[in-house]
Amino acid sequence: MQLTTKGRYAVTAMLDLASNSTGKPITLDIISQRQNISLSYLEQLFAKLRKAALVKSVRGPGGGYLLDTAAKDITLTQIIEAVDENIDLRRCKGNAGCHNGRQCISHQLWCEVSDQIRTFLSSKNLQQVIDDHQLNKGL
Amino acid sequence: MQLTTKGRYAVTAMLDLASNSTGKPITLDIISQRQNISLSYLEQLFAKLRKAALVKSVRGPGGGYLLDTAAKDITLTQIIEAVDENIDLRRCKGNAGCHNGRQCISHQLWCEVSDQIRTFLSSKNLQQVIDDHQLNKGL
DNA sequence: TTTTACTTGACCAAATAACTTGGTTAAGTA
DNA sequence: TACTTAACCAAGTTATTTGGTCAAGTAAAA
Repeated sequence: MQLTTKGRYAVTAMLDLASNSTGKPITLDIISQRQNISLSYLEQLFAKLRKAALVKSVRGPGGGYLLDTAAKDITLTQIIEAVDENIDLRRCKGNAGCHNGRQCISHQLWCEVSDQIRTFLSSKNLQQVIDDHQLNKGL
Repeated sequence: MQLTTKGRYAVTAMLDLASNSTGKPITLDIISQRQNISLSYLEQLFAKLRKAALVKSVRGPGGGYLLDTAAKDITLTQIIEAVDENIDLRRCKGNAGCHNGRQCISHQLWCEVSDQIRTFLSSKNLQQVIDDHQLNKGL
């Protein structure tokens, strides 16, 4: 799993969908405007999210997308893996090659950070993120 | 002119080069590490910056890049246009199509913002940005 | 009531732009 | 002569945009 803008877009869009859920479908056009992500790109992301059975679609006027699973049952990792198919482990492909020792040490550091992120993401579900956000609003 | 990550990367790298300038060439490897931009991508950006005569290169050990013009004579616009060849005016290609009036109004807003940014960028040169930054450090 | 035109919004197939991978070449150093 | 450095280059892959088609509903004409 790798965390790129693509994965972040997907998580952002899913959070928008989940937190604005009222039983009625939500159009990608709306999400596009609210989250400032291009409509056609969202369409491609949602095609994959649909294949992964995380959302379902309704065509025609009044249509849009709905969660296909309860927000509490969708982890962030599931979303990211749905759009970022290559789940291969991170090899040392570093930003600037791997010539010298110092660099490799920093690479190892980044790998550890990645692991932390990975663990964090797989432990979080959509509902938790929304709830956390509501809490923060109160502060 | 469009402002994308590509242009921002180029400006960032040029700021790094200008603010660390000591007369000796600076390697892209160093800039890559300092600014966390991939080396090969930097190479492509600097190939364009070189063609635009904003930097010059020195090959071999001890080599790297140097400004080819004084920092005060390089505007941010010059840098962005050097790497982002298509300088066409922004047409209304909006994120989410342009079906309804409300959307178009917001598009116009963005166009105005873009204009502001454009004006700002063309009035700023590298040296000014560096000087401003030094001032801020004191605060 | 049925047909037609029209709109909405998902769905799809390219093309283009961004970024990476895997080299080669020039210029120094041991 | 062998080796290292760091620019330079050419592909490939991934991200994002452009430009459509197709299904489903709505309203007006027949």
